[in-house]
Amino acid sequence: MSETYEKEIVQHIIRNLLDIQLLRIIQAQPTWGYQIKKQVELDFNVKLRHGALYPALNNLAVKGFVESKRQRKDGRARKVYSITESGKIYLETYFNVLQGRLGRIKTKSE
Amino acid sequence: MSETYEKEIVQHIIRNLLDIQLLRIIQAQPTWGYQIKKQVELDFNVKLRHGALYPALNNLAVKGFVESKRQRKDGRARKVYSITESGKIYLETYFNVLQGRLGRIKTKSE
DNA sequence: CAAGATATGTCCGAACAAGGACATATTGTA
DNA sequence: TACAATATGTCCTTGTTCGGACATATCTTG
Repeated sequence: MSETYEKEIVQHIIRNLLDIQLLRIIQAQPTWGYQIKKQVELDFNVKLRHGALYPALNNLAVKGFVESKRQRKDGRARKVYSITESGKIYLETYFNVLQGRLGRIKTKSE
Repeated sequence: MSETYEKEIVQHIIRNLLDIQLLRIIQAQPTWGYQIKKQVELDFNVKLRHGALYPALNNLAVKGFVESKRQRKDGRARKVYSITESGKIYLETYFNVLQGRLGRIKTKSE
């Protein structure tokens, strides 16, 4: 039943929370753009444009939430991103705000 | 330290997840547009444009996630929204997807 | 050596959203 | 009775994002 909405919700998240999801993926382990694209498309069965992905990754780097270093592994030149301390704090705070504070909206009757 | 980001994060959520937050607020208890606006602005110290709020509420109604009835209470004519079953399921699924079901979403048949 | 996969990047027209103004009606208060 | 607050809605201009194309380079496989 809840599966009815899953595809739609994943799309909603990719569209509106791409930066947050990228942080989560990079927090799980250092990775690079192409890998993220393939992973997300396989796991969630949604298309992730590289034309949206790479600017979003660079944007996270500008904000200081991730840092990148160009690596050569398996005969491939990659730009590997890892999360920074700021990134960890931001991500943690984001989910705290999402789960806690906004979930406890008070009204007059309480 | 985490407070540094809270304002920015609340803004991010209001901008990108307004529909989801509206659902949460309405799920907590039936309420109306003006009330939501005042509440959010007071609790989170962010501006919530009514020009964005009312269309968003109507949009949720069109999707069948909330339903509204015009009421007259305290000498005021209000359009009171309450969440539907679909809305509850959608919201629950949304947070399930968001909270760590990464990699475990397969096909629609489960 | 050609084709496909890996890998990262920019660009542009169209579609969409944001911000603020315009609009209207009622109720409470000075 | 005027003004602020409550209450809900639309409109229009500007700004941002989207989707897809353009671009480039390396590596692998047939």
